[in-house]
Order: sequence, then C-alpha cells, then structure tokens
Amino acid sequence: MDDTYNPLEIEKKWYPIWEQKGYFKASGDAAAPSYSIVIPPPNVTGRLHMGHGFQHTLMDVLIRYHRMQGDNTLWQVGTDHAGISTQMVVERLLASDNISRHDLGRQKFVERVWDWKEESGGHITEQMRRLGNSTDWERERFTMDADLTDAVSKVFIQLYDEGLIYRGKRLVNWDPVLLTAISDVEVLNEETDGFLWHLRYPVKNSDEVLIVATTRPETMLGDTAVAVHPDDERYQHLIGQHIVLPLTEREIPIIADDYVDQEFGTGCVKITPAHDFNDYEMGQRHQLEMINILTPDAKINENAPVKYQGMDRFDARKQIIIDFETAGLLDKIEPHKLKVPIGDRGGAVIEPYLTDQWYVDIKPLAGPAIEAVEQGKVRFIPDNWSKTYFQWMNNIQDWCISRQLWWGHRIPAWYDDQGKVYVADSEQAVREKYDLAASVNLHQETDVLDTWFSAGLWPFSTMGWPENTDELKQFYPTSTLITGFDIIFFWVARMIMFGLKFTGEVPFKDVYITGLIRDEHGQKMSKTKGNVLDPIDLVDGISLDDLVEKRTYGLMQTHVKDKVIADTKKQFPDGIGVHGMDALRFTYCSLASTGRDIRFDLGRLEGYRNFGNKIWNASKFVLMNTEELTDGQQCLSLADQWILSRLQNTITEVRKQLDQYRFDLASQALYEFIWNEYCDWYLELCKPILYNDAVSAAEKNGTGHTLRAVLNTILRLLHPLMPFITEEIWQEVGTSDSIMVQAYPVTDENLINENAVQAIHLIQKIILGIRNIRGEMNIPPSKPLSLYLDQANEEQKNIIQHNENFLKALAKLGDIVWLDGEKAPASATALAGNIELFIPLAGLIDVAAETERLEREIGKLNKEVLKSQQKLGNESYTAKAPPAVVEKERQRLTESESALEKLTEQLKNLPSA
RNA sequence: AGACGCGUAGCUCAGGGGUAGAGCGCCACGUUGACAUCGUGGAGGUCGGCGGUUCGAAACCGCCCGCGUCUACCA
Repeated sequence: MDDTYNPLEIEKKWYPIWEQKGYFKASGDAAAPSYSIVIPPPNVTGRLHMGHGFQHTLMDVLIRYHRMQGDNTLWQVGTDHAGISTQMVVERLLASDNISRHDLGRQKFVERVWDWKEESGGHITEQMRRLGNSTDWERERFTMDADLTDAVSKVFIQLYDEGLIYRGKRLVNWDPVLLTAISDVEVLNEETDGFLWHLRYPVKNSDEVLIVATTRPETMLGDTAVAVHPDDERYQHLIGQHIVLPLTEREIPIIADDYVDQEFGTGCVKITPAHDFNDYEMGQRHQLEMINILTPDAKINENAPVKYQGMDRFDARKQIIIDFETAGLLDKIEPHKLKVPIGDRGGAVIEPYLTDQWYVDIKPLAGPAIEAVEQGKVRFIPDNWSKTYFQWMNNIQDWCISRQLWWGHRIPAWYDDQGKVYVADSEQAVREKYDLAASVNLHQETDVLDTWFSAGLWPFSTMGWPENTDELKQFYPTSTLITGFDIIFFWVARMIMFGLKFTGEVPFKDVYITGLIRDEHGQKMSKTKGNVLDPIDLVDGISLDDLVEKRTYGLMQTHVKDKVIADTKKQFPDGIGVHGMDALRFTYCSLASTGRDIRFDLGRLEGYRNFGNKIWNASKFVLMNTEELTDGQQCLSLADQWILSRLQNTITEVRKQLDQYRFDLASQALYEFIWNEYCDWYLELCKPILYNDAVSAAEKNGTGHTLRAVLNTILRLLHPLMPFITEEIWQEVGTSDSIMVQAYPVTDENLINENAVQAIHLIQKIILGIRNIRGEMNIPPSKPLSLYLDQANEEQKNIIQHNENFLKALAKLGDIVWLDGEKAPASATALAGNIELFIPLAGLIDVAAETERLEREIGKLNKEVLKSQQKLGNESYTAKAPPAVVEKERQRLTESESALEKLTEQLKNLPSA
C-alpha cells in the first residue's frame, strides 16, 4: 500500500474494472430474492448536482448492500428526454447563432436535439460512474427509445379508447414565452407585492357606479359581467342591469353569484371568463360570453379596442390605468400581496388561456392509487409524506398532457379535414382502425406529450412492458424508490396510477423521500444565487478563482455578482480541497436523516475525508504487522475477544439501520466502531502483544489473525458506503476477487463475549483515570508513572493482573503496586469504579493543581449524591418507578457516596501546598 | 386559510419517559515505531417559551413564539 491515502487515484482505478467484469449486472439467480431500484431518470443533457449525488449515493448503498447479500439485484438506469428543458437548451444554443427553431423547421430542429443528446448525453452518465453508481449500464434506457415510445403510444391509445383521455377547449396554464400549455403542478405560485386597483364601472342608464377591485386591470378588456352576492342589499336593485364597460363601451350584465365575498373590497367582482379560472367557472354557470383578449405571446389581440392591440400585457396594464385615471374612473390604488403564477421551467408569468388541449380524466386512475397507499402496498418513508400524497390525490384535477413543443413523444392522433380526431399508433393504423378511405385526408397532431407522461411508465416500460418479459417477472414491482418530495406529484403519484392501471401492481413497495440539499445557510442552491456546489468540485477540489468564475458565469447584475464573489471568497478563502468521492458519499449518508432538509456542511466532508485517511493508515498498520501469520495455534487475548464481540454488535447495528433506511445511523455506527474502538483502542492494545518478545507465538498469531479478520469485516461492512477505498484495501487484505462480490457480514452470536467486554471496560476506566491525571497535571505522556491500586475485588484483581501489559502500554506505567489496604504515599488520585488509583506525587505533581482538581471532582460528586438522595427520598418514586430503575439509582448513590468518601479522604491526605 | 416539518453545545446535526450525545470549532499538552487528514486531556447546553400528564419530561399532550416547505386561495 502507498504511504499516503490518495483518493483520486484509487477512485479512477476501480470503476472501469468493476464495469468491465460485469459486476453491476443482476445475478439472474432465480432462487435468490430479487431486489430492484429504478433510477429517477436524470435529464439526458443535464449535469449532476448535489441532489443527484445524494440520491444516487443512497441508491447505490442499498444496491451494493443487497447485492452483497446475494440478492438478485438490479439497478435500472437511464435518462429522460426532459421535453421543455432540453428544447430550451437547444434553442438557446441556436439563438447564439441567431437561429430560431422556426428557421430550421420541426424536423431539422428535432434532429439538432438528437445531435445535442448524442453530444452531451454522456456527461451525466460519466459523472454517475465517478460517483461509483453500480447501475446496470447494459440495460440503460432513454425515454425516447423506440420501445419506450411504443409503450407510451400503447398507453395513450388505450386510455383514449377507454374514454380516459379526451381533447377539450378550456382554460389552461399557458406559458406565453415558451408558447405551450403546462399542467397545474408545473406552475409555481410566488407571493409578490402588487396592487389592488379599484375601478369605477358606470351603470347603464343610471348615475350609479360600481367599483370593482382587480390585481390585473388589463383583463378588464375581456370582462363580460360584473358579479355581486345575491344577498347583498347594496346591489339588489342592480342585478340584471348592465354596465357600460369603460374603454370598450361594451355592455355587460350585472349578475348575482354566491361565489362573491361581500366583505372583500366593494363586494363587486369583474368577471373575465377567458382569463381567470374562477371567472371561467362562473362564466359556465351563467352562460357568459368568453372574450379572449390575448395573443399566444400575451399581447393584446384584435378583440380589444385598436388602441391596445399589439401591446404587451404589462404595457397594456399601465396604459389602462392611465386611461381610467384620465377618465376619472380610477377610484384608488392599494398595495396588495398576491400570488403570481410562474412557469417552473421558463420562469414566465403564466396566463390562464383558452385553448384546445389533451387531458387525462384522472379520477378513475387516482382511486386505486389512493387505496394502494392506504393499504400499505406502497409505503412512504418517512410516513408523513403519505399525507401530502393523499391531500393532492383527493383533490386531483384532470391532467393536461399536451405540450406545444417539438421535442417529445408526438401524440398518436390524426385529424381529418373536418377536424375529427382518430387515435392509433400510425396513420395506417388509424385508417384500418376507423375504416377510413384512402381519399380521406389525415394530418397528425403536432403536440407532444408532457415529459412526465412517459416518466410515469418508467418502472415497467424500462423492463420491456407491454411484453411479459423475464425482467418484469423478476424485478417488478421494484423494491425501493428514492426521490425528492418535489416530484411526489409530478412523478411518484403518476407512476403509482399508471403502474396499477397497466400492470395491475404497484410499481414499488417503499418510497424513500429525501430532503433537499441546501447551502450552509439553509438557502436553496441555485445558479442565480450563486451558491451552487458541484459534487465533483467537492471531490476533486477547485481553486477559489475557478469557483468564483463558475458561480458568476452568466450572472448579469453586477450587485448580485459582487455579492456572490464576496460570499464565495469568504466561505472558501482557499478554494475547496481534495476530498475524494468516498468522503462525499459517506457525508451524504451521514446527513441522510429522515424528514428534514440538509444544510451541506463542509466540515462534515472534511471530517469524513479524514476518516478515509484513518482507515487507510490503520490498514497499513495491520498489513505491516500481519505479514507472518501462520496456520498454527492461535491464542486470543482479552482485547481480541473484546473487539470481536464489539464487531458483532456493529454488524447487527449497521444491518438494522440499513434495513430501515437510516443511512445516517448506519454511517455513525461504522464511524464510531472503526475510529473509537478499532483504531483508538484495539490497535493500541495489539501493540504490547505484537511488540513484546516475551509474548508467545500463539498469542501473537491470535492477535494478528484477529487484526486482519476484523479489518476484513470492516471493509465489507463499509463497502456499500465507501466503495473505492474498501476495494483498494481489500486487494491487500482479502482475496483477489473484488469486494463487490463478497458476502455482507452476518452477526456471529458465538463471538459475543460479555465477560471480555466488561473486562476491557475495566481496563479502559483505569487507563482513562490515569490519562486524566496526566492531562490535568500536565505530566508529559513520555514520563512513565508508578501506579498504586487498592479496593479491587478478587475478580477485578485477577483481570488487572493478567492484563498489566495493556495498562503499562496504554497508560505508560512503570510499576503497578497493590496496596492491599496499606496507606498510599502522597498521590494524585482517580477512581475506576470502586477501584482507587494512586499516582505518587514524588515531585512531579503540583499539589495546588491536584487540590483544585479533586475539589472539582468532589463538587460534581456532591451534586450527584444529592440528586440521588432526593430521588430515593421521594416515596412515590420508590413505590411507583420500576424496581430495576430504583435499584440502579440505589447503586448509583452507593457508588457516588463511596467515591465521594475516597476522594475527600485523599484530599485530606495531600500535603499542604 | 389548511397541511407538514423544524427549533438540542459557537456551527452542522443525531437522540429520545429514568445522570444530555457526535463531528467540526475552541483551550492545554504532545512529532511514543498506522495516521499532525494525528494523539491525549479539557471547557462548553436549565434541549425555543408557558402550561399539563407522570414518581420522573429535553422526550408525551395542549397553547404560544420563531423559522421553513407544500397545497388552496378574495377578485
């Protein structure tokens, strides 16, 4: 092994070997239990971000864990075509050459996107390889692969034929920049400071005026009614009369509807059925005219007065306010908080807009999907996410699935010249299915499907559905889905609905929902905030200059840019160092506690890089000291028995935590055992055996074998979390095969040895007592000390006598003397339980310091004694608390009292300073 | 307006009816033959507040305060 731990070198070495040897493939062992995960397919042209790194790491841990247990394990990998995002990226690329997609035309443009996919599509999969993801690359799929596209068609056609997909004209969420409809879940509602404009609407043939309040004055051009509450006494006499709509001079009715809140504003509401979802419904109820006043790109159209035509919606807003004011019809303006609908991709303000779109009648699919979760067929982890799921599913609205984009699955529908719709998977199929003559002219629907439509089929379309393949039989339903809460609606719910509908089974049994990775201040990481951390930079390291360059790239506003530069320089004055992927993976695991977002803490990452270093050096030590192991006799020391016993507890703990998705607790158990027990204590306890010529060959051999055996087990236990370093060391310690294909450790009850654990615990307490004296008294660690002991019982005495070597080595002792009741010389004192420890002063101990130290200890003990006495003096406590608890308290009191007495006595015995 | 979550050491977080934990940071000492990416010792918290249940609450319940997220919205 190299002298120093060099993670980057190790990490680049092993992945190609694993992949080439086919270790990522499912074993195909039909007798073994199946374990499968489908990856949430990342955007094919995307880049790996912290969220991917996090989720992929957790998936890989589970996959490697199950694979090592001998399960027939599949991690299905692939990428998503990500309709809007990908189209936007390519359009932006074209724009830099001053080309629009319309210049190219649909076919050429789509070809360009495919080219772009070929060009950049390998990027994210390369990054996944760096992560160590043991996905089965031979089964890699893309949502627009031919067979997955066939599955999409089949699903669409079947749903259409069953009446569960329909086409209709209604209000949709329209993105006037991207020029496409989007679904409800793609709209973000951002709270914004806006205004409430109060407009005066004159009543026809009357002096009266109704005042309506609106946040969007420009929509008044499309008003077709004013509504009041039917019981509102103020307006009773006006119901049925008409308003002369200012600026347009159209006459619109005053109607009554109990949707109106009398308390809000003036109690009069302007109704614009073509541009507001609530107004649309009211329009339906009252058969109101619908006047669309916007062009697809949200300019005022020809249905409005000429003056406003062609104006952008926000310019029109300003102009209309001016015109109302000029006409004396602007009553007042109030500041008002409102939610503005924003498209989650483009960021444009969404318009409710009247268009023809395709919808899924979703309620019939939602019912069974709700039941599946209620019945526990699908389990959310943590469980509270099922509430979020129910809440949405119980109020689910029909799903708009058509998009006016060019990149995506083309909807398999054709129209004849009369606009009649035919659905089948090709024009030929349409003609056959609907028995159309060759003379009937057909043209295909130009819309594509929402990306999430194909994503919803992912768990079974990737496994060959609709064919009844072996993959489906073995791996479907899948075992666990790991994903973020942000796509429960987008993706998880739809997979459950489609899975149940088309396979009759749930797509997965457990859904593990991860928190969001935020920056150290709890802020969402985003390009515009300039606080993004790239997982690869954490692994490879990056200079401050490069990091600043990366974070400010594309930032336009100088004050934002300056802040990003300042923040970055402050947080990373020296850039980011090399940490290695194993450290990053372990960090992800350690932060993966359930049900909360994660503030990414660089300190943790550094700590776990150090952990890798620790393992490296410990392994080096083991190898150096176990070169001459024999098959001969092995005699196990107390320490050997102890560490083997503790190892069993660790195995049990790690398995338990992995089984219940507590990656944080699993990593903690490993960290604590490896560092605090194996390295800090066991390696040190081995030294007096290995380095002492007086120790028998059998004992040395026993310790050597134990050192190796424990390391061997540690590596296998740790491998799912830190695959690279464990593989590298395994090559030295284990067999020549890869650690990937070794068995995951199983607890061996025979090695649990409570006596050894207790005995080592005693030894540790003595050593800690002496070290405490050394530390507090500033006695150099190199200075050997004499130890006087008293008050030990026979059993303890026996243990200590047989293990003096440990004490002498770890506490750096010279003589060990038993007092047997004799008075100790003037000493510093410590207690190890009932045992009194004396370190003779003999000129090296500062009496004043020792006095102070003892007084401090005595103070603590006094408090403890008091506390115990109070408890035990309470009759209801002794009567009602469990006897075991009371007994424990009694023991505690006895021990504290005895300790107090001993230390007080010792304080008295100190020579006066 | 509902729903969910969070508030524990300076920071990032575990824990959970029976004497408050980890990592990082801090202080002191130390190059003892795996490791200074280290070792040893130490300091540091009335577990957001107030009530209640209980022999016992940081933990369970209620209310309040603060923070966050989601859903639905009054134009």
